[in-house]
Amino acid sequence: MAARQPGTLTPAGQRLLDTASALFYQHGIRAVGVDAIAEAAGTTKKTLYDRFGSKDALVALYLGRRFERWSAFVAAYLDEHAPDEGPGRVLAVYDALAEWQRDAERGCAFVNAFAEIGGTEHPGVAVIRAEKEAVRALYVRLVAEAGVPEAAATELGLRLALLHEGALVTMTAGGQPDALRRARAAAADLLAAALR
Amino acid sequence: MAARQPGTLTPAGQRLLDTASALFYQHGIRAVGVDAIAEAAGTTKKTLYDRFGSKDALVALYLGRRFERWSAFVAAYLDEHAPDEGPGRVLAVYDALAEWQRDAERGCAFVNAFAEIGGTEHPGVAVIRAEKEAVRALYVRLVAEAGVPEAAATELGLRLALLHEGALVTMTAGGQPDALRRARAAAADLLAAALR
DNA sequence: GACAGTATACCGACCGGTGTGTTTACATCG
DNA sequence: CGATGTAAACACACCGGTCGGTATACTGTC
Repeated sequence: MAARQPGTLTPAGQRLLDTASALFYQHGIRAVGVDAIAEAAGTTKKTLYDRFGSKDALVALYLGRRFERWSAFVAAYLDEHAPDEGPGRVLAVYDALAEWQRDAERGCAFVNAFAEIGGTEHPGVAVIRAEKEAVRALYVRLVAEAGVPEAAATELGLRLALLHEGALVTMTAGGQPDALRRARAAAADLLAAALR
Repeated sequence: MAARQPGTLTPAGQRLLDTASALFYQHGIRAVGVDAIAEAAGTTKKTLYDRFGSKDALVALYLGRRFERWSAFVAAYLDEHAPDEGPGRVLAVYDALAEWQRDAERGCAFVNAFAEIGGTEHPGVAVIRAEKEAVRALYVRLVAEAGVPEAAATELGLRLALLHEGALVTMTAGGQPDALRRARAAAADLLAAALR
């Protein structure tokens, strides 16, 4: 067979990762066992352990892939839908998030995963921390690029990230579908005040 | 013995609820089994099931009690530490939250629980929804009492609740200890703008 | 081209343990 | 006698992970 690239997955491995990702997101990490993953993916636990080594490693991969897909999604969204500059570009992150959340009724996968694995040595914790840092960095960078002086851009960017996180939690645990719209409006006001 | 008031717990029942509450908060619902709860409480599963009926019911009780304790804590804090009126009274909720979080390194128990039981028929889901609604109502009421016109008070109150939720998540999953300070500062700015 | 050895991908059965919840018999106390 | 509680075993299901094995493809040698 063709030599497999390092880091790529076999067909069964790919199905396992895809299936595990959907199940972990929908039901939670502990609620989904490896038996169920293997069966839903049409393969066996032996294959799962051959490919991934452990459930914890599979979870970390799930989180890592979701982080990559979210990052790519936001970058593409900003390229395709956002103004090239100004506060509209910052606010477009909320629009991207609203779009992303259309298929994500369980809210933030990282917050959910952290609820289960936070405070442990699970390898997924580092992925969650990295994703949260990336969200904050994104807002800080876009706020600075929108013209807010550097000193204020950090604080304002971090505030907008708080609204981002708060909106996700309020949408899901709080059952408020308009939380993202509200966060976006609050961000618009904070940005307008900073750019006066 | 004296007739027990409806809703009060026997000594073993109280120890079970206290122990279960600490373990659920620290480790998560699914990570803690009823065997472990009974053993840590110095009693047996027979007694646990006699008193509570099921693990799900115990979880719902844990969440309900935590909701009550948080509500009482905030009310007492506002009585003892907050100005009688004005924006300082609203901002004091963030101070109360900071105080509450000193013993709560796992962040919001309700958000964590929702990550595990959201999307299911678990009785705890209704408790979580009620707690989130209560937080939003608290901010809306205090913002109106601080002098913000009613029409704007709802929107602003809900925004401050977003900052509250975002700060909790950013503190825990995001590993940012100063998130609450930042949320409070953002809330102060939003309040100041609304009261101009 | 045939063959043996090796590598790769995958499988069903099995392991020891833990999960929620139930049952039985018994003890103690007011 | 009812309430509260205990100890131990049980039922059934599921948990994360391991084991020895099979099928197929590839590689080197003759």
